Amino acid sequence: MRPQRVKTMEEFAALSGISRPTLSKFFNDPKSVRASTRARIEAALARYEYTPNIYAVNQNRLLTRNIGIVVPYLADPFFAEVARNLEPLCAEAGFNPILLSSHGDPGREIENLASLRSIKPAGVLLAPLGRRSRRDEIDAFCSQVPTVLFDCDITGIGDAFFGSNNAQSIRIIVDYLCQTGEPPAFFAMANAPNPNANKRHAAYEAAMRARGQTPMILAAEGEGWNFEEIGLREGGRLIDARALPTDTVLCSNDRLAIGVLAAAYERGQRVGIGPGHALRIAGHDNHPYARYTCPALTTVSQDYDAIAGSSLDRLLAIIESGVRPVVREAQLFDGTLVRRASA
Amino acid sequence: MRPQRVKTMEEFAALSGISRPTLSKFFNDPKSVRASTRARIEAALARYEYTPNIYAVNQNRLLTRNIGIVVPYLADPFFAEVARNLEPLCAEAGFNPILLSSHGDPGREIENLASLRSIKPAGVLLAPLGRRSRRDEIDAFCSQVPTVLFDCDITGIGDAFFGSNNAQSIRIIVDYLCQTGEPPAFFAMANAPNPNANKRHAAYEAAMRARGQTPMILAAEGEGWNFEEIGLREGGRLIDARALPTDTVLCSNDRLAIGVLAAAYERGQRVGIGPGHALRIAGHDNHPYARYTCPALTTVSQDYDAIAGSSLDRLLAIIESGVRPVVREAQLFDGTLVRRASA
DNA sequence: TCATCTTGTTTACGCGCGTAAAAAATTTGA
DNA sequence: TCAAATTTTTTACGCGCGTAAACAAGATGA
Repeated sequence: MRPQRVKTMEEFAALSGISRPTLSKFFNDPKSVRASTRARIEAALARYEYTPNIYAVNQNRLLTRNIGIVVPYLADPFFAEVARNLEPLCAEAGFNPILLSSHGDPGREIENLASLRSIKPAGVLLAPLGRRSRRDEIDAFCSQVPTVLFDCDITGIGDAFFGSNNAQSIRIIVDYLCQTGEPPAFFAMANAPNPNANKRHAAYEAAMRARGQTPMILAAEGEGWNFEEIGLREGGRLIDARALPTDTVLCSNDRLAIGVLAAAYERGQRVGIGPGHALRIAGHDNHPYARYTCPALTTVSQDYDAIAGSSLDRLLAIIESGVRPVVREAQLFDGTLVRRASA
Repeated sequence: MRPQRVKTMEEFAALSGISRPTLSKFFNDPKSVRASTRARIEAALARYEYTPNIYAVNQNRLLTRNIGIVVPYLADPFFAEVARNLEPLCAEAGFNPILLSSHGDPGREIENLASLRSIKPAGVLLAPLGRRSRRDEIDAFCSQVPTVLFDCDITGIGDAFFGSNNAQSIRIIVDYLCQTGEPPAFFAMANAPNPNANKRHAAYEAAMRARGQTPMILAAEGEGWNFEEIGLREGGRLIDARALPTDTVLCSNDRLAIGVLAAAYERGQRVGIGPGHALRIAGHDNHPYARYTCPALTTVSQDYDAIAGSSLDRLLAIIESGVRPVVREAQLFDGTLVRRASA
């Protein structure tokens, strides 16, 4: 037999023998009522099925228990993984996660923020599109609702930022590549939508110079978030033109590398380490599919548990305290080398 | 200068010179007021920034303008693509899409439905997990809110179902493979979480028999949604054991095929068509990454635009009409062969 | 032009819950 | 055991908007 459904708190108060204001306190924070009455309420809750009407609740509360999660591109399994980790953490903290994807479109990003604002979220975790993000509009949003940025920084915007330490992560893979073979050229989009690419570019040049090597940049034409396609086309173009200055290519991210791997394969270039191989290809991010490329992709793993977890912790702290931080915290997490067969 | 923010409809009524009930009508359906007054309201809307408080609105309306979209596994770019297509279509129809992923977990699926029910959605588009879905609980949900199933059918549940015609799609790729080389063996999980796998299994056997061939089944052990990993491990096992009865393997879906391709590559088996190749591997779905595997994956493309579009159309029709259909419509869409290098 | 029809206004109530204030009940501590 | 401290109950108002009813104003047509 299933418990009887109860619609209003008034009705539930009558059935449970607890006054409505006490019930209201309980549903806002169970620990705010005495243990004995809490037990009585929970007993009644077992007998009758009742959940407060969230619309009525949120109308009368200045801040809701909603947390917005905005990612730039959900078709990238990377961000799907982040969302998967973030959702249960939000729920444990008593908040309701709302996942939105900008699908690579700056207009969509602003729309997402607008629709979030209409539901008066307690806070927002935002992984911005990056270079094409409409800075002013995002800034206006952040001034209204507590927002923590992650993955991709927009200088000065948001209450905090958590991302990966591109300088460190690029350095370790450059070092690894240099120690095990020819120094790498750096393959990246000429106009990358994401500023991480620029940071990695700079990190690559610094890492090469630190080793006394001269940086070699391979700039890929193309727009948008179809990284695999860009890698395939531009990588193929470079191979065909014999424009590779070295046998080792470090790609700005794994999705580009997946495209370059495909281009090499289609041209009969054997990719990998050891004798008989024409090319080494490495990536960055440890994309969920990096293990399944042919050959498996050598890359740098971002510490996404730490990035997502810290972002949420920081946001929750801001929400709990009720005050926006005066200094904007920015924390970077180190990556770890993932050696596989491709380089 | 940015428009002045107005909080309540009352206030906006005073500022615009329009009565509040008329404004209420306008916001529920702009066409329900005379063109001249509509123009006056829109003019006022340009001067003052006002949007109705959605919590107050939804409290007083029996049905909201929310549409829930529940997918089984968002880390599969496939479903991310579906969501990307569905979201703007919902918005155009004046509804607010809410995307939830079950992340492969039946408990999560039920939780998603529960959290949807608490926001009183006008309707729900549900791609169920499949075999592990908790049928009774989903059924209970469907009896309360209009629900259209897509991708994966649960017999008798929901107001309608739209999916792909596995019988047809498997037949065309079996025919293609038979005509261009050895007949294919069918590689699928022994305990697939998704019933589409079983339908494809049956379709494979039928297609083979129709050609006078005896079906060859390769059953992969493994649980969960880590299809690539299962394909890699089990595909590798089969190759190592020389247990392939033919040089052609048709995988139940592209993600399995991606794993099998990696297994073949790591064992030095050349996959593809033409002389010098040891193996042909084909998939099913036309996964976003199928173009970038090595070699590029021959597969069957599902007509996902049609499936997603029809599902939404049907749901909107049910919502508009206000009546649940008496007969459960189930429509299947044909797939198209995508010839690439792998088979 | 006047009667008729459509649309907007005025007035008023209710939705389900947060929350404040005062009174009542219960627990706590010495 | 009794006064003080804590918790619960009672009572009451407000949130912002949907919506119904009666009425007033404007549009329509012969």
